Amino acid sequence: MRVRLEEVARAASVSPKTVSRVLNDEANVSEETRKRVRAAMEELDYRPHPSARSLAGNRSFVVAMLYDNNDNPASTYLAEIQDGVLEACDAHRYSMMVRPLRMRGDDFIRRLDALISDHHPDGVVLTPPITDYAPLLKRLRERNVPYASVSPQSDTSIGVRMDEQAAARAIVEHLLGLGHRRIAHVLGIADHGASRWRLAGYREAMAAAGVPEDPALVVQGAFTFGSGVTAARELFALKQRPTAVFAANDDMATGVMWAAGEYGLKVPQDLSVCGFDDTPLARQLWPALTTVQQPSREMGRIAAQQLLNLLRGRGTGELVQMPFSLQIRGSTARVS
Amino acid sequence: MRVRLEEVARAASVSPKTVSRVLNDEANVSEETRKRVRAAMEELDYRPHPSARSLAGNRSFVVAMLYDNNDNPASTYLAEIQDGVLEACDAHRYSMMVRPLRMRGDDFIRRLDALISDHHPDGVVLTPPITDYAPLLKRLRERNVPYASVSPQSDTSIGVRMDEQAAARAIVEHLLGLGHRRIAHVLGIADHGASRWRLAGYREAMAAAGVPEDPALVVQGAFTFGSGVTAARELFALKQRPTAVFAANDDMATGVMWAAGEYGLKVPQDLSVCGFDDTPLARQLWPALTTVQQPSREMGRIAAQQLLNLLRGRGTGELVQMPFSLQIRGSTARVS
DNA sequence: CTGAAAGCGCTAACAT
DNA sequence: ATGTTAGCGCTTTCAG
Repeated sequence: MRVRLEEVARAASVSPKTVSRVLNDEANVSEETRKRVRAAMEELDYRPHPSARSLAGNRSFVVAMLYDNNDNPASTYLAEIQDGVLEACDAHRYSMMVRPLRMRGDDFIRRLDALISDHHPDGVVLTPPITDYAPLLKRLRERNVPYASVSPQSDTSIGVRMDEQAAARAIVEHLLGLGHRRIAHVLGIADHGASRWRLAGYREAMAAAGVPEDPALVVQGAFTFGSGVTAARELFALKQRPTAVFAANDDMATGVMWAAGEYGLKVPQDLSVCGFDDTPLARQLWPALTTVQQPSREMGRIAAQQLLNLLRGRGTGELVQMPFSLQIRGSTARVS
Repeated sequence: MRVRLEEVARAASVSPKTVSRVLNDEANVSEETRKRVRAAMEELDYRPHPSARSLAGNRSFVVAMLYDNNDNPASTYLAEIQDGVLEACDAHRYSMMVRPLRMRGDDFIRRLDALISDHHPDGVVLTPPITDYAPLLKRLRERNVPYASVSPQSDTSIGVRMDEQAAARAIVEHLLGLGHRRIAHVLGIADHGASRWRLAGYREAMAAAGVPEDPALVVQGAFTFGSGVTAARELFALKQRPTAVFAANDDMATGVMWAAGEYGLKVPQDLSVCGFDDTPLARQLWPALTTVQQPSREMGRIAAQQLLNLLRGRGTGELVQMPFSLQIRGSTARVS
């Protein structure tokens, strides 16, 4: 019924071990033998049994994608990363497993240990914000589970990253170029790399343009739509309202636009708004949102690729830098 | 290093097979012995090795969630279902695997076979629209892979379903109750159960209210934002414009609202708009969207549960009916 | 470069 | 109700 390695060996007139060598791209097989074995595999439509491989070889061929299901970014962001990770795993015949993992809670280590013991991933891909959770990284190293990160704050991980600070700076420069000076910023959740980098880019651009920082124009948000609304109300209540708002992500920018409607402010005539991420939502708004495109799917793929390079003994993996690009749309205009 | 079943057996003074029986909740173990073995497992923090279990037992303890990654519904819908499926799998120590599977393409069966041979799922959860793809269902049955579906059209599957037709009827009745008579409907993709049921509910409500059907008011869409915009433009160009639009999902309803803005129509004063699904987007619009809440996460959980009941020999699984609820918000108002 | 033997950790089948 | 034996399909070790 099921074709086994042994039958491939018989068909190719070699020992089972040799077929195994070919299957795993190991050395010490002559090119000719390798070809013959490959042909036999093809011919018989041989599919190695993953459990047998795992058991004997002491590896699972499973990559787990870990995410914080409590205070995580938008679900579409994670869905895109997941798509990319899956694509990379498929390319090397690894399986992907998705695992939520709440950071808060004192049984964190226990839950992490259970995850590792129960599923034996050969490696894990970390997504923000758990990319920088020290107890997690420590435990993964202790248990010898390799990992790669999407947008880590530290330079010591392998994975992928975009220069978010430069991107934030560029988008604020876009606003400055339109004549805006009173530019507000809605912050993301504290400690998230995304929040830090985007604030840093904002400050950098403002400072470079010689605009003194007004603390009243930098307000707290939490990456959600609702927090954007709240933050915007705070800004609109100021004696000197901003003429432009740079929100740390698209969801909050959407909230700002809603609040603008409440206050009778027209976007972009009375207020320019921009976000960050370029979620599908950005194009659906009216006017469409000026934002920074973050290629999440690509980033997921690349992070997984770095991990797989490591797992497959193809080098040590690196921290790849992604380019960014501004999406200038209808929500920003020259100051009136 | 790793605790094995044998050590548990030694600690509990029983044979390995007895431990295995306890592990798998099999019969023929005295309650006393069972307790002693459970205590030993706990004590040693024993974790069965999944691959060993799979190999010996000829089952993988893996459930695959299949989705069409080509013309699928919104990613947030799938993400929520995935969450629910994962929750159910975790509860019974099964692993979940997510697998995209395009319907179109003549190598469909080959890809499905590869998926099964490569990953050996014990069962699969199907999500719309592949819940009703006959070649898929046929092949799964041939290969003896049990499945459960989220919102299948046929009554023969196990899984979960909402009475979408009744829900659609209810929301159209809400519009009728506000005095609307010229109510348009934007269709979803043909053949999708969601499109059929929502149209049927629309017709049912209109007929019951004695409003003759105007074919010009039923226009094609494709579940996307853009298709909603296009459909709405068509409707607004009519000599007799509708006073209300029921779009078959929230994304298209959003498109309708955008198009309304283009035409200078105010929602809800000049036009009432409602959708279906209650995606996060619905609450973020301004005005917020009147829609039908579909508890996707719950539905994913329940579908997976039915499958697991089957896999674990706990009955045969059934097709569970979910209740629906209308979310009346600012986008609908009395006709002026 | 290739092969033979042993065994990964568990469960099926058959005892008792 | 419990134990014994054999083996799932592959890889490891070690020998040539």
